[in-house]
Parts: sequence; C-alpha cells; structure tokens
Amino acid sequence: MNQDEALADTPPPGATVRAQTRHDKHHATSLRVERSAVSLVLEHGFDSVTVDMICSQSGISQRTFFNYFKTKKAAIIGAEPPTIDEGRAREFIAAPGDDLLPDVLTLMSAIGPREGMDEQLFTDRLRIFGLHPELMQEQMERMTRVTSEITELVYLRLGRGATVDGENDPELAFRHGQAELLTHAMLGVVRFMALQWIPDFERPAGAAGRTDRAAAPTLAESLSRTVELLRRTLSIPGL
Amino acid sequence: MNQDEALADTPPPGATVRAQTRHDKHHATSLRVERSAVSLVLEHGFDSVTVDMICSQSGISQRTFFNYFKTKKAAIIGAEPPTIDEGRAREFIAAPGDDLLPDVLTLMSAIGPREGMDEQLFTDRLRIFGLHPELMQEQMERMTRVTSEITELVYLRLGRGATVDGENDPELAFRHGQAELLTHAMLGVVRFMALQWIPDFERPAGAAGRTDRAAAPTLAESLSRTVELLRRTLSIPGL
DNA sequence: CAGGCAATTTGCAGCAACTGCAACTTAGAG
DNA sequence: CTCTAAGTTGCAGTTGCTGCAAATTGCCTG
Repeated sequence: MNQDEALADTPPPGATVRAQTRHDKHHATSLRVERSAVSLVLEHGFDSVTVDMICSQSGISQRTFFNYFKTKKAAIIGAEPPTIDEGRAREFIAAPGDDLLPDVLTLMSAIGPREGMDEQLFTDRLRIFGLHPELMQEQMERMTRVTSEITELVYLRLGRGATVDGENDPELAFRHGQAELLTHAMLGVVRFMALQWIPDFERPAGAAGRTDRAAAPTLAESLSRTVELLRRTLSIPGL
Repeated sequence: MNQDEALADTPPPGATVRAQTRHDKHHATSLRVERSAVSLVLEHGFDSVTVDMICSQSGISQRTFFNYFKTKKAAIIGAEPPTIDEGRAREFIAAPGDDLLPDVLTLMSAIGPREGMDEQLFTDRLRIFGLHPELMQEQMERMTRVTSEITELVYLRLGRGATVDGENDPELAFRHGQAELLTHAMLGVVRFMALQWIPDFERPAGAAGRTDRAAAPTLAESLSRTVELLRRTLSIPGL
C-alpha cells in the first residue's frame, strides 16, 4: 500500500536532473485537475461546472479526465488517500489505555485531508463542503470505506489487556461487536467535528482571497475540544 | 407535515364508492413503480437495470417516472417518508429521563422503514442494501437530512430539567453542542444497527453480523440489543 | 543513438440518467 | 355537462461516463 510514496523515495540515479519523470508528471497533472475543479466549483457552483470545463482548464481531454478520476465528484474531493499507515496502526494499538476516544478520532482524521497538503486547496475544499452537502457526503462515504480496518484496530486495542487463554469465543465476538459499534459511533463524531470545522456559510462577493483568520482551528484544537465535549456528554446521568 | 395521512383520513363524502380518487391513484402508481424497481434490481443488479425497464414494467412513461422520483436510486429506496411526527416528538421530549439513548434510536429508526409497510418490499430492500452499499449510503444520507430536527429535540430534552432563569447563553450553547454531538454519534449507531440487520452482507470473516439464515430480528429486538451493547461499551474503564 | 515495447493520451461513438417545454389527457369542481 | 387545473406524455437536448482502437509518449535495451 501507498505505492506512490514507495516509488517516490527511489529517484532515478541521474540525481535531480531529470525533472519530469513519468510518475511526477502524473502527480502534477492530477493536482492541476484538482485545482481546476475546485476553483471552478467555487466560482460557478457544482451543477454549473461541466467536466469539459475542468478539462479545458487543465489542458487534458475529457477521456483522460476519467482516466484520472472515476467521477466528477472524485476530482473535486481529490485523489484517494492511501489506506491506513502501518506505523500509525501499531502506535494506535499500543498507545496508553486511557485515551481511546481521541486516538480513534485521530486515526480517522488521517483518512481525510493530509498533513503536508496544499493549504489553499484544503481550505477551498472545506468551503465547497459547506456549500455543497452532497460532496461532504461523498467525503464521509470515502471514510466509511475503511470502517472495517479501523474496527479491527479498535478490536485489538480493546483486547490487549486480556489473557490469551482465559477467553472464549462468545467473549471475543462480544468485544468485536463493541469495536464495531464504537467505530461507527466515532464516525458520527467525526462528521460532527467536520461540520464544526467548515467556515462560515455566508460569503460576501468581495475579497475572494481569505484575509480574515478569525475561526480556523487546527485539527488538534478541534479534536481536543470535541473530545472534551464528548466526555462531558457521556457523563450525563440519565443517558 | 405528514400531509398524506392528513388527507387520507378525510375521505370523500361519497363513502367508499369512488374507488380511485386522484390521490389514491398517485399513491398506487408510486408503489407500483417502487415494486418494479426493487424486483428488477434484485433480479439483474443495480447497474443493469435501466429506468426504461422500470417504466415499461410499471406502465408509465420515463418522463412520468421522473415526476414521481427525483432519481433512479430514489425509486428503489422508496418514497420519501414525511418529517418527524409531531406526536412522536412530544413523546420524546417528555419521556422518562433515564432512557435517552434508546429513545433517540427509536426516533431515528422511524425515518427509515415504516411500521405498516409492505413486508415483502421491506425485506427485498434490505437485501438490496446488502448487495449494493451505494444504496445503503443513499438511505443513510436521507437520514442525515433530519439531523438538525433531531438535534433540536435532543436539545430540548437535555434542558427540560433546568430552571429557566438560572441559565445563561454559554450554558445553552454548550448544551446545544452536546445535543448535536450526541445526534451525530447516534446516527453512527443507527448505521451499525442497520448493518447488523442486513442479511448476507459481504464482510470480513469473523465480523459481527448474521450469516445464518435465521429470520431477521424485529426492530425492537435489534434496538434493545444494540442499546445493551452500547451501554456496556460506554462503561469501559479506559475509554 | 536507434529501435521497440509498454504505458498514457486521445478521439469517437454510444449509452443512460435527467431536464425543460409544449401538447395532450383526465379528474373533479361548479 | 363543462371547464379548469392537475397530471401525463413525447421530444429534443445536455451531461456524466464507458469501451474501443488509434495515436502519442516515455523509457529501456542493444
């Protein structure tokens, strides 16, 4: 998994002289298409933007567009991020025991926008999500695709303290059910978090460039606030 | 809201003689289309079924089809159920305090398949959901549309014990956040519940879910089991 | 550096979902 | 019964998306 990166750190022996290797080119084009798509949608709205528009602005043919992205929505949301990082998974399983909830949330957030990603593109996408719930929906759907993987990790973490031989099938099945339930519930929480994150819906026609840095909490801030709220909510007496 | 029902219990003065009132006819056609769609999809799969097929089997034109349902998917999932029942909402707010979770789940379940609905159609749809995750997705998306309404109800219920004059804005806002978070999380739980419900869903071996051919549990059973699991999960010490 | 293999790109033809419009049919009120 | 409005239909057109085969391009080997 994550073949892109694997190839990336094996540059051709000719040092950095060869500027445009096949792989780089693909990546560049992909990014160019994403940018075109996002900017066009921000300008005209999702329905008014045709695939042909995106193509001509990106300098590729329509057919090539669909070689890069399966659907129009996919192009706007961006290239599919790889599956869960192996190292991250290990960390998660072995992490100190009294922080399960935030850890799960962190794990899930890693599926969405990545760390070193283009800042402008990122916030633009957030704005689009606010404007077009359908696309937000698509993003969430993408996350649900890894539900089973996360469930497995949660399952392992839940069971790490148990003695191996002291348990029987029903207990394991029960714990797996717990993991599954917990994962789905946390996915809902992620949605909540994402919604809190999306900037103001109202958008004056004036300055297109983001000038006010008023409400743009980092992932970590947003996360810790959510966890705090979650903890206090779970402690409601008559729940 | 729920205008259908409101009109239904106001039959024309001519008793039951007039068999096909305008409204009834619409309802009948709608149901016929749904049935055609569901059976065809079960037989050939979603992609292989064209709207034209559904139309000819239902005896309507394609144009009329799109007058009844916005999209092909919508026809398969079925007519949009009305918004939350007013009486139900009141009940929810006033219900005894120590059963919030199951009550929320019940409220949400009411959005999906209705009580007095066609049994065959219902189970067929479940099968389709198992076969085509995209449609399940659509159904869930439909549920998320009432998120804000449910949030409001939860908010009211959370605050019903508080003295009116003893609270200030921050407290109210905080409670609203709680309601929002809770609603989203519960929506995730509903998804979990739905998955347990669907027969033969291809999932990684060992995952919780029915693989046997036993009859599907009723909504109430499934719900109480889920709540039980949820409660025991929330009481995990190092959560 | 030439030649060739394989991956990518592209044009083209075509299908299916969906929409607006205008004409037509029908149900139900007066 | 008649008239009006609601519901239905055909038609033409747009758009997303796919398969296929030809053209192009990057890259490796001799």
